[in-house]
Amino acid sequence: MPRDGAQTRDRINRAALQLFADKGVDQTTIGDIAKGAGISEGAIYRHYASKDELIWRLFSSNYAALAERLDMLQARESDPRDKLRVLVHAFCALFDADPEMFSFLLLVQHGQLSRVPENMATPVKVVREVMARAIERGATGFDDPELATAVVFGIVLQPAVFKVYGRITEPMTDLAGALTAAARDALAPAGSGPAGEVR
Amino acid sequence: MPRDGAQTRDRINRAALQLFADKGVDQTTIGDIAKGAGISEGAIYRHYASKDELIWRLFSSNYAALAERLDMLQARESDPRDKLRVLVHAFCALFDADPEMFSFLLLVQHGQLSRVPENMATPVKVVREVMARAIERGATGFDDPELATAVVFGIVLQPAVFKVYGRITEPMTDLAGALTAAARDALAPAGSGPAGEVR
Amino acid sequence: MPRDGAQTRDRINRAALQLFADKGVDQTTIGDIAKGAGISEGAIYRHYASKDELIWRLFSSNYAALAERLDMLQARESDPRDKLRVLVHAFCALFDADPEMFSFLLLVQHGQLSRVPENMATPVKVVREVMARAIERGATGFDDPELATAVVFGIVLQPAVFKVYGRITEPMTDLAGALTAAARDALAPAGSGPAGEVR
Amino acid sequence: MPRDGAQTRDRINRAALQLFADKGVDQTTIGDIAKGAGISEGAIYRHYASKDELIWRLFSSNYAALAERLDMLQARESDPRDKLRVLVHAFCALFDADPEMFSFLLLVQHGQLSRVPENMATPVKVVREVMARAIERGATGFDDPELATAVVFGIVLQPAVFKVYGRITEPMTDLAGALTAAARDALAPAGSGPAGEVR
DNA sequence: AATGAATGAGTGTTCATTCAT
DNA sequence: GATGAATGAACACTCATTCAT
Repeated sequence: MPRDGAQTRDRINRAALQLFADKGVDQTTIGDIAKGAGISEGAIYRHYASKDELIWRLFSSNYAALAERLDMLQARESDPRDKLRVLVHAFCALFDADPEMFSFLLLVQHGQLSRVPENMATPVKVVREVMARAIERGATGFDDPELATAVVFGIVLQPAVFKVYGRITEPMTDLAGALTAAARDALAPAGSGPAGEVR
Repeated sequence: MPRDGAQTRDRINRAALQLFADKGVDQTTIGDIAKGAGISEGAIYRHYASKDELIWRLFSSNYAALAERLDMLQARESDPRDKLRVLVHAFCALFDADPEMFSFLLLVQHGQLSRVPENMATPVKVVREVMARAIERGATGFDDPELATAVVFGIVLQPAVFKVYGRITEPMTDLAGALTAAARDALAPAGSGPAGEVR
Repeated sequence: MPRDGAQTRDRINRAALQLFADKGVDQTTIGDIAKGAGISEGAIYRHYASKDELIWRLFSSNYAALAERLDMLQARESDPRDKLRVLVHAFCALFDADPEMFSFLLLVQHGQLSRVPENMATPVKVVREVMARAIERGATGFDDPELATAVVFGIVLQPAVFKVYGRITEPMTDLAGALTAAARDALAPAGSGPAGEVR
Repeated sequence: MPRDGAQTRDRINRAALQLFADKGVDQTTIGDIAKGAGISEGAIYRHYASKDELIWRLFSSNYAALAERLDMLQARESDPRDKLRVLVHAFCALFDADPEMFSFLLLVQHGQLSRVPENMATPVKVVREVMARAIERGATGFDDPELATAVVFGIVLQPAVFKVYGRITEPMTDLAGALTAAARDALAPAGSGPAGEVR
């Protein structure tokens, strides 16, 4: 069990995360990260072979870990609606607990998504799977699980974007109920909406 | 080979738009744009004082123009639902007509939003205004126009993101009806949803 | 007799002179000169083959003209002291009449002095000739005409530099008498100074 | 090949000094300096944030140091004539010991004088102070210390210019006596000059 | 002659990466 | 393992000069 090494790596990761979330990946230099971690520039290369590898490892490990957490949560529920609820809540909780991680994994454009291998777990796949099941059960008016997934993601991510920009100030957790309801209604089967108001 | 000034500027704009949408602003060099426009690097500086100015002018003029177009469209309708419908359709139509412009204005992170002056028209403000009116009329269960705006934007933008990534292949226009319905239902007053299914 | 052409060339020359005196030769661009002259950049090349030629022609013609004027003035006098007096006065008068020309010819570093051909008249040569005659006549304690020339030039040019920097505000013409006296005394034969105070 | 930091900085400074004195500041590129120092262009930026900062630091530190040295020397003497003598000798000695430094500090136009802060010691201020005292004591015919300073500076600097151009070949130190005498006489009270010859 | 768009060789500067210490 | 000086390949930008109009 390496001690100092792992600790230094954590400092690098945390500094990188902050900077990536704040300024974006391209605008963050190795020097910025080194300064943030309180080490020298060269020392970073003891832990990562390149800036690219740092970004990828930081992204992929946490992205997969989030996916697994989400998958575990949804697996506990049987009703698609409950699955949706716990997923939305989990996203909101992550934002409040670690907004930099949330931003880096889900909001910041870093071009890492195209490198995700087929077999890697991702939050998108988890939600997509839940949507696919919901469609099978006729629990939603959508017939394309991709589109349903996009709608759910949009309903959660865009408020997060607004929070980052300061347009929304309440904690995401406080909005989780409203967003769950919005997602549920958005996915609701056609005709299940308010009668006479459908247009 | 001197050519028409306005024509060259158009070629620069188009090349920049393609590259910005494709690779992002930071990853696009002046050399890339010059090559894309078929001119030398130095020639760009006869049309724009800096890369930054190029980005800003390209963004702000088209962003404001889109906002005005959207505002004109919503003003024609009186029912909030109709306003919502035409807005969603307009976004979808823009994506299909000019996906690079859509991406550059609404999806790509370029840090220009923080430079938008108070008095400039923006798509977000147009939607927000519609949401504020809908809330006044009690036409939605949301009470925060910002959150309602975020939800609507999410419902439209995230499918666009999925299209960019190839997860969704149908034209956005074909999805406009479904997205309008999703947005309408997501915004619907609590209790107007499917009875007995609310959790 | 070209009319418009010569007039345009004058405008170029005057604009260049101002800019050269103000910002220096290197910091002045063809674009600056064009703007100052109210013409296009390309038009300058109708009158001068290159920026370098513009600098050289502007310098050499005026430098030689000044030399000839000075030479004419000194030739009118027979006493070295009178020659010195009229030369100093002429320098001072030039500064007051056309400080930009004075600066460009005598203060600004433009590297043109090394291009002066052997047979070209220059202000330095005129003064040097006067100094050589004064030495022949035993009218000065100096035995090297170069050094005497340097001293005279220094006594005139450095106050001009101070004027440019704003350290001295009086017109140079008002200082001409004092500078003439200073130069005369600086050149005076050793022992002709105040007795007992030589150290 | 990393070397000692301070040593590299010295090499940069020396190379820059040589080039600035030889070609001027504007005509010297970072590449020139790097080549002269035997390092890469990028390496310079570990020692100076910009070319401008390099110029300023190189100028201001040595300019102030020279001023302090001069001030120390003049303070040792009480007679204005002695003060003048040691100052002129010090300038001459600097030229012979380090002509590049002399040129860079006192002859080359680099536009740094306008950045000198009010409270910084400068050679001009030292001489000016000596001149002001001499005027107070009635030891000179000048009444404006600025003009007296200009005359002294001119008498020293212009011969240095002539040396740079090769018009004068003797060491400045060998000329120091003559220049001191010239400066002393130039400053002498009116009437203290050669009787009957004043015009 | 005049215009000004275009060129292309530079110029200062940045930064991921390497490497001697 | 750590440091930070050094590298070298970009990069944004400048500008004297050319040339189609």
